[in-house]
Amino acid sequence: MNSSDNVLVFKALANSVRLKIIDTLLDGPKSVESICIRVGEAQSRVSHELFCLRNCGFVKPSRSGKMIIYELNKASVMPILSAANKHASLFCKELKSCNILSEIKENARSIYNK
Amino acid sequence: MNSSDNVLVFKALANSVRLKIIDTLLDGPKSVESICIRVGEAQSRVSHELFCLRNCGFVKPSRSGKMIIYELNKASVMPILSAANKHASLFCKELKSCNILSEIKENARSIYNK
DNA sequence: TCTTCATATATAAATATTAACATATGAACA
DNA sequence: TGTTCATATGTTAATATTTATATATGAAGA
Repeated sequence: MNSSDNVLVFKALANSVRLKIIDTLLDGPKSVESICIRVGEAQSRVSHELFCLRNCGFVKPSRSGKMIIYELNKASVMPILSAANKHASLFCKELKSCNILSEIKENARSIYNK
Repeated sequence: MNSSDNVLVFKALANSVRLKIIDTLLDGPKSVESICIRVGEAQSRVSHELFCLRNCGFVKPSRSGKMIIYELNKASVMPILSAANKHASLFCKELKSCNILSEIKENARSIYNK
């Protein structure tokens, strides 16, 4: 395990718009425009995030006429997503109450007895 | 798949200190102090990150004398880590040249032919 | 070859996260 | 019951990421 490479994988996935794009591509390759519509984000925003995703090996572009079609690297993405999803469904409540530091306000004492 | 929960999982893991802590706990539960030594970070920093990790369900604390022993939730963590690691080893080079937007400077044209 | 259309890039303000330092807490053991 | 020690919390500057707007690019089709 080389956690210094893994952290980049997780950073790439730690963004709701990028995850939405991935979700959208789960049911087949799509053009940038149709991704925009599905995801509800501006074209430049989607292109930005696709730039990141393709640099990280999560999607692969190919041209079709005037459009660029993005295809998901399912072989890599699906195992990561399903493992994360399993954890997320088990710890859904905890995750929401945490929000990773920034939104934590509540008292966190007595952590180790239940 | 509910990507809005998954993003929290990935955010929790998208940090090199937190991943180092997880790596350290892979070979067994440890006190905060011994985590600090292994990871090479200050105690308050490690406590901060442990706060996040336990809120997200990745580690579980228990008291042993004066110390708090943290144990990894291997059942959840290992599948996520190994799936990410597989991708990381396949796309190691790409990931490093990307660094998720901030450090990208090179020309990214002609993306779709090769 | 010119134009258009789909997509990519540049930029910077807004926002979130990291990281370092100072301090508080509270259970264990004397 | 007081003290100490291990750990947790508060705070803020530094840094990174997100997000929105404006603009450029370049291949396709006229």
